[in-house]
Amino acid sequence: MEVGVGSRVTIRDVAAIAEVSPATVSRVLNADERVAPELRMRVLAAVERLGYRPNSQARSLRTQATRVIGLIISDIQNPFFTSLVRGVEDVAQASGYSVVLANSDEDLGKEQQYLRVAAAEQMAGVILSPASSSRTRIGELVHEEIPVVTIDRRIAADVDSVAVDNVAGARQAVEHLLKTGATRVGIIAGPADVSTAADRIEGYHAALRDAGIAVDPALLVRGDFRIDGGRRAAGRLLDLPAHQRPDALFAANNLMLIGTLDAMAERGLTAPADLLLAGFDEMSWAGFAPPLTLVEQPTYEIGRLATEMLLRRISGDTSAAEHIVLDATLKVRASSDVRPAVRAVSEL
Amino acid sequence: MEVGVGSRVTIRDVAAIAEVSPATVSRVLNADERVAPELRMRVLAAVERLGYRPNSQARSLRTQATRVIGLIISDIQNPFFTSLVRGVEDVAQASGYSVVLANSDEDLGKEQQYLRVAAAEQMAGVILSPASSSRTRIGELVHEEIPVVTIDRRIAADVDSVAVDNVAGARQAVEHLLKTGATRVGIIAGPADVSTAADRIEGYHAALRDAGIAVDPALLVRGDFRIDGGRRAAGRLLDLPAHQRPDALFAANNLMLIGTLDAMAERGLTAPADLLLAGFDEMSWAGFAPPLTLVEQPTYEIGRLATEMLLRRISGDTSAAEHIVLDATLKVRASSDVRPAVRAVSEL
DNA sequence: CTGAAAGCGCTAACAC
DNA sequence: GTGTTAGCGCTTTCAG
Repeated sequence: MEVGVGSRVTIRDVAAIAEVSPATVSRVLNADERVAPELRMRVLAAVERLGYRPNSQARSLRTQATRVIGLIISDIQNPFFTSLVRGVEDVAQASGYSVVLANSDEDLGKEQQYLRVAAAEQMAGVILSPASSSRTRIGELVHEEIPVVTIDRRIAADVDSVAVDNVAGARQAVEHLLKTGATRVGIIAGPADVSTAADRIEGYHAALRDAGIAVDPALLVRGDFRIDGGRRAAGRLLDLPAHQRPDALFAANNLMLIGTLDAMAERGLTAPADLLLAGFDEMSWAGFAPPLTLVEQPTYEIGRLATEMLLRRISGDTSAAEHIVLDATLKVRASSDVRPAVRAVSEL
Repeated sequence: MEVGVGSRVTIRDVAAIAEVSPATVSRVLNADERVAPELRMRVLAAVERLGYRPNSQARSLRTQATRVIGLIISDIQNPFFTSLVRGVEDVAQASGYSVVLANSDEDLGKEQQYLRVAAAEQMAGVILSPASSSRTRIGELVHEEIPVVTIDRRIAADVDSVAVDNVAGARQAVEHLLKTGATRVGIIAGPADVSTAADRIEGYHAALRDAGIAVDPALLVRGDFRIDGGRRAAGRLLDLPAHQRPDALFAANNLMLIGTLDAMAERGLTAPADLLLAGFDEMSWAGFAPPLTLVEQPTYEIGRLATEMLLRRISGDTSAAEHIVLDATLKVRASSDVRPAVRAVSEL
């Protein structure tokens, strides 16, 4: 590669060296078949010699199309999302798209700014885990005809989504806690206005209803899907007067489960001895904690499927919005593992 | 905002509605002072009415400048990096730049691809935590005159960097372990060819030397800065024959410290009872672990300073490359907290 | 099969 | 102050 100062190697320079027209260079670079092998060789040699890289803005301006996918996630500190990123990147790159990542930090303002950037940059498409189910605004993207797929969470608008069955997942977890002997299951729920939070509460309620247990509003506290919020929320449940106190806890996401473990540790409590415990999302990165009962999601798959769907939309698929729902599966581990019989006796 | 189909609202459309020339619209939008208030109003009204958004590719193509900063980090799963991202985003956004994030995953191939994208997209600048100190290639960026600042790690090339004093940090930690009574300190080191790994080993050696302790090569094992690698590396140290076994462990980053805790748990060992333990990087997200002695870094500051330096370069500062070195501070906590006297006696 | 010419949307000289 | 004009680098008709 030529070592020069400044780039400014344009398609004209290549054309001049190869002694062809810019159009021919363009054809070679865009895999246009009908170019004589002879000329093709000359062009490729010139490209190599000059270290030529097509200017992607000029190309986009001309073709009215970019090869960039925006991925806007709501909390980059959450391993659930970072794991999902890989699924998106793999599929995108295989199709020649690059992925730019943005972190809305559960903040509607930041989210809107990134959506605006995506529109201004004319990105090919956007994958979004919306900060709010009712207040996230994708109008600008729709206006620019940029396809959008939401992941993990859904929004009111009529767009494709890929997520797990959160209701069923939460329901399984709570059913399991009840079956293991819990009678008062507390839930550390997510923020209002986020679909996954609402769905997991619904699953929690369904499990209680099926077991014929009345819902006690005091046993539901909301966190913000972060560690600190989870700690505070769990603290409130653990500090309830003795007769109200839960004998099992269900944390509605991974970070709040960590907060819950913190809150328990502060009070000298451990699972399952003092309290049964279950959570949501994978947590292999916290393997040194007591083995945790979790509702696990196929994160890579979510990213993969969302990207495949987005690419279909980018290619012009205008069929009705699809909502892909995957299974979340309960993995029972030590944090909720008490022999039912033993527990049942002690409850009598 | 006008709800139309497809964007395609151009500066000419705005100009037509406002009954001015495209140049005047451009002036208004770029805060050029010398535009009559009257016309300015008409333009703004037209912009509003049409929901006009300037096409950033066209603008970039014309001005030969983008307002996008690339941030390429080596492991998005590591909270150390995600925390740093915030420092970058805050400063960048305050100056009207947007940040695109990419994850090289410690993989030279991926890293190179993202560097290529940054060059092709003519990004304004790039902040990079290089996957390798000797094999990361920033030639394309240099060629395009795109400024680069490395964070956390350094590379052979002559570019700005922002990092902590890793030698001093590791040295403090190991000195502390020795002072607390350890006589055989093992280190779970990072991968070869990463500057932070080398520096932390150097600090480890310096501390041993100062204490008059001979280096035992068997006590140094390398991991990959990830959880699993840390677990395996720590396992090898813990499974050493009794007379060789370490009585203290220093993990050279946060994820490998988690792996170390795992490996200890698997063998029924706890800190500080069975082994003194210290690590590197903040780990508040693992607060439910035993309180850990850590060398902590000012992550937000690193991101902030790196971005400020990059913005200076973007503005044309061509002075010699700077290497900003911040302090890393040792926070002693329970994982290494044994009264020296007691320990010393038992060692006699 | 190849080249000439036009134009994507924008901004910056240059006139007026 | 404002408009006209040219052109950033690329692709894509349209001729030949």
